[in-house]
Amino acid sequence: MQDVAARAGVSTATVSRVINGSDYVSEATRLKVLRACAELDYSLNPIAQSLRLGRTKTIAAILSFLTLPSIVERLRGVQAAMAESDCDLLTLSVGTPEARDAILEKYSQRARTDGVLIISMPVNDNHVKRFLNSGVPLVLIDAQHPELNRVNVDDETGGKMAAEHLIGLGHRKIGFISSYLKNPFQFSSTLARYKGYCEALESADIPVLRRYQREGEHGREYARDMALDLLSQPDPPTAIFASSDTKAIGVLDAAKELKIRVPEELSVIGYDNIRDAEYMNLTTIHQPLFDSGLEAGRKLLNMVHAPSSSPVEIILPLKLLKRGTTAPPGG
Amino acid sequence: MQDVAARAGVSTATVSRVINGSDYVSEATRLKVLRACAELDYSLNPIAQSLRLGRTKTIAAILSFLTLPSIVERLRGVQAAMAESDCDLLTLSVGTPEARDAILEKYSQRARTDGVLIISMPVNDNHVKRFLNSGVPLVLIDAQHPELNRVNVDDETGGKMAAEHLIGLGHRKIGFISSYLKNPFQFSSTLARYKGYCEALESADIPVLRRYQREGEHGREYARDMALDLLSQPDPPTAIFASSDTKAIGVLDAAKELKIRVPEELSVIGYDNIRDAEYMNLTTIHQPLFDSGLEAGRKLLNMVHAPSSSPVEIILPLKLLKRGTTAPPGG
DNA sequence: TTGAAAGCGCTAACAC
DNA sequence: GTGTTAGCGCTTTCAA
Repeated sequence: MQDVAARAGVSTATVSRVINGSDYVSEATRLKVLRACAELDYSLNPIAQSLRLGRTKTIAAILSFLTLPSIVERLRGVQAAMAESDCDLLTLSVGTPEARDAILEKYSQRARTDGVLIISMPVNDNHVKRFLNSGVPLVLIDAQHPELNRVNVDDETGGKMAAEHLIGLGHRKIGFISSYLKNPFQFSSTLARYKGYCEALESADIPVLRRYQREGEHGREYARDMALDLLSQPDPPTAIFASSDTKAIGVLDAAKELKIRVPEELSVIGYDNIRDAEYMNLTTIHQPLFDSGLEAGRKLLNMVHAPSSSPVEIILPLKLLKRGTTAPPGG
Repeated sequence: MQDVAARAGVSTATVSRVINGSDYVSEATRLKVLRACAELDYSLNPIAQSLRLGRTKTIAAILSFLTLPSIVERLRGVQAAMAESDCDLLTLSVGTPEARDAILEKYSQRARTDGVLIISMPVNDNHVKRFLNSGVPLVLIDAQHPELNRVNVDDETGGKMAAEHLIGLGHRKIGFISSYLKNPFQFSSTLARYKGYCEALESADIPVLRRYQREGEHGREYARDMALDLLSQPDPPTAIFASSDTKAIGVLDAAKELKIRVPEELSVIGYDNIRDAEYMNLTTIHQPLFDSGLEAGRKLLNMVHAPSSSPVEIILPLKLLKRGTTAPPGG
């Protein structure tokens, strides 16, 4: 910047003014400075600027695994929001609760980022306190906390919608397959979907049977194994609600293996509407994954520029997508 | 830091020394400082440190779309490499050639990142010159340039392997489906695979027929449409080599629609071995996507710490994965 | 073994 | 309109 100033025959202050388009600068000097910048191929040092301004122009997205299609899809929404601004996106993938704690501690520092987005990962009061103290804006996606801004869907209603769809078709033996209801990361959304499922059954006077439920690791193969187990018992369910599309696809695998026809002999409904769900012609609860990232990103950007008032929860709408894997029982 | 120094009754220089674990500091003052840090919940301002040191501890990954499973998988490898270091990962997704140029210009600045990774995106001499001038370490993944470090597979050999597999099974009418051989981003890998395909055919004295080839947008549906077109002509191919698994899955869709049995009436081979390929039981050319990110990330980290010598190309091995979608023609 | 002080590159108050 | 200057928070000579 010194060099540019010298070459243009002005002070660094003036160069700064020109570059930032601020203040009253005479057209003549403006051009001189611009020319000097071009000739020296100069551009601002963003680090120095950050130090001076106390703004990093960086947003951090903290998420558990880049392997989950739903998380990637949300992240894409976040990217889109960032593309609308001048902020860069730091992607932090944490595999263990310990790593999560370390990362959350690190990124609750004011100097590190302008704001943080937490995707599909529950936070505890300690984490929240750190952020509230440091004043780093934080938005949760697919997670709950009363003191924070968050964008979610109503998973309990979603679970209910799924189960009610099956009940409406005439099913009474309705299985439920999910990841662990109590896991180290405590995905609260799974639990909420389970509650909705129970509620729907109870409302229809259908007993909620443990033997129609399985929980386990996340993933298509695990879901397949659970479904195999579930369907091999005497008097098996005639319909299965899987708490994610990935799991629902695993259920379809199991049905294929057991030569059980879908939807004639078994109805399957998923949750999320990931890209593959359409191709598999899977009935599912669509949740706006991309939009959740987009909305959260925009909200966060707002907070960065204008510190927010009281925390709000943005609830995005769910939609039942009736496709080819559900039908009345017995064909 | 002032506060910590005051509280510990030392100078900021000493605090700095303690935190960085450097130099000779007496155990007594070390403990005093550490205690003061803990009491004040203090930690270094990374921005100030960056300004002083000229290192940002940030690596930028520049890629085209987060929608391609292959790119996400490579990115995961990069993440893994970063997790081994103290660097953060900036993920820059660029949708258009203009955005790419802007981003590449921006991130060839020394002050912005310690290094840059470009994933599945060709670079031209102008881009390269900028990086070479600024001295920002750069590693290419799935892209070519003689003056840069890069990690690749031998796509020409890969294309050849795929075609030879089909020829070996007895096929003579072998279709080829790909994204545009000349596209705005000029994915050179597609072209290389095509060359390998041609080579294999020529070696086997099979004429390379334009009418057995289709190119178009990337994506499962586009591939399906191309396959529909390809298979609807008189004397259609008995086997199709799709330049990516996503496209191969689109070909399977088309076959299903046309009630053409795979592999009995049509053999299909893909490329990449993305996660879905296994579930679809797709014969494919496995390329180490995750590892490409990991290796490139490590290489880049090395370069950051020790400026590299002459550029090298790391070639990762390809592997034919024979699964259920290929068989001799006519059943 | 520790402290004083310069300076990384920028911006914003204040002077002119 | 433009220049001077202080200072963002850190590290690192150099001196003690």
